[in-house]
Amino acid sequence: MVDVFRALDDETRRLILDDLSARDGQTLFEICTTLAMRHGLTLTRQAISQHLGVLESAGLVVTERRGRSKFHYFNPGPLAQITGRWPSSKRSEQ
Amino acid sequence: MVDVFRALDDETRRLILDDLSARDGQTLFEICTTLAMRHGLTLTRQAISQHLGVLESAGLVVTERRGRSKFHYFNPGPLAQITGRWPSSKRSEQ
DNA sequence: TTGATATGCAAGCAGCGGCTTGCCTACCAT
DNA sequence: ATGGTAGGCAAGCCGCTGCTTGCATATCAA
Repeated sequence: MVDVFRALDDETRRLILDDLSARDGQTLFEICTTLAMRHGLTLTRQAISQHLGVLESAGLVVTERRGRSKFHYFNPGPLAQITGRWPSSKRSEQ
Repeated sequence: MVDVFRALDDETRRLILDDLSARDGQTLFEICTTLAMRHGLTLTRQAISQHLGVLESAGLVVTERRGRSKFHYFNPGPLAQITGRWPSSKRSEQ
């Protein structure tokens, strides 16, 4: 079980959430190519896979397996742990 | 300059923000004793000082020096970088 | 079945981060 | 000036983390 705060403490993982937020339900290879295209990321497939594992363990990404493909969906729910911890931050947003 | 996400990726630093959120304008020694009392933290003064340095570098803590004392104030402003990055999280909060 | 596609597991390495230790500077009271 | 208080600087250690590499598993097409 990974902390939401730790999961977000990595620019690559945040970029993955960006990409999933823009186009949900991508597969691992799709995410790899998207990251390479849009941000010049030159990471291995395994690196991205491990990042996705962290995000999934933190509940920020939910997966669905069909055949030999695994689709990843962005789940913003756990982000409430951040905004809910320091109520004054909510005030400053509204 | 430290990232907001990295600054939050540490339970001690989050506890410091909790304490400052509860009672603002504390000094380093006050924060040390508060953490020790309320959470059983047995960290050195330097450790807390370094944590405060990270929080200040991330803009989450603002300081004011008077005499030989330095007062720390919680600034929730940078938290908007988190809630503002993935708009769907805002929706799920309201 | 054979080959190609899509993903998973595990070991190993390098770098960073948190913590301690030791010493130093600045301010205040007596 | 002296002693005590509040904080800062820097080096060093250790554990964790991100990344690679190599191999293995599972699914689909021909």
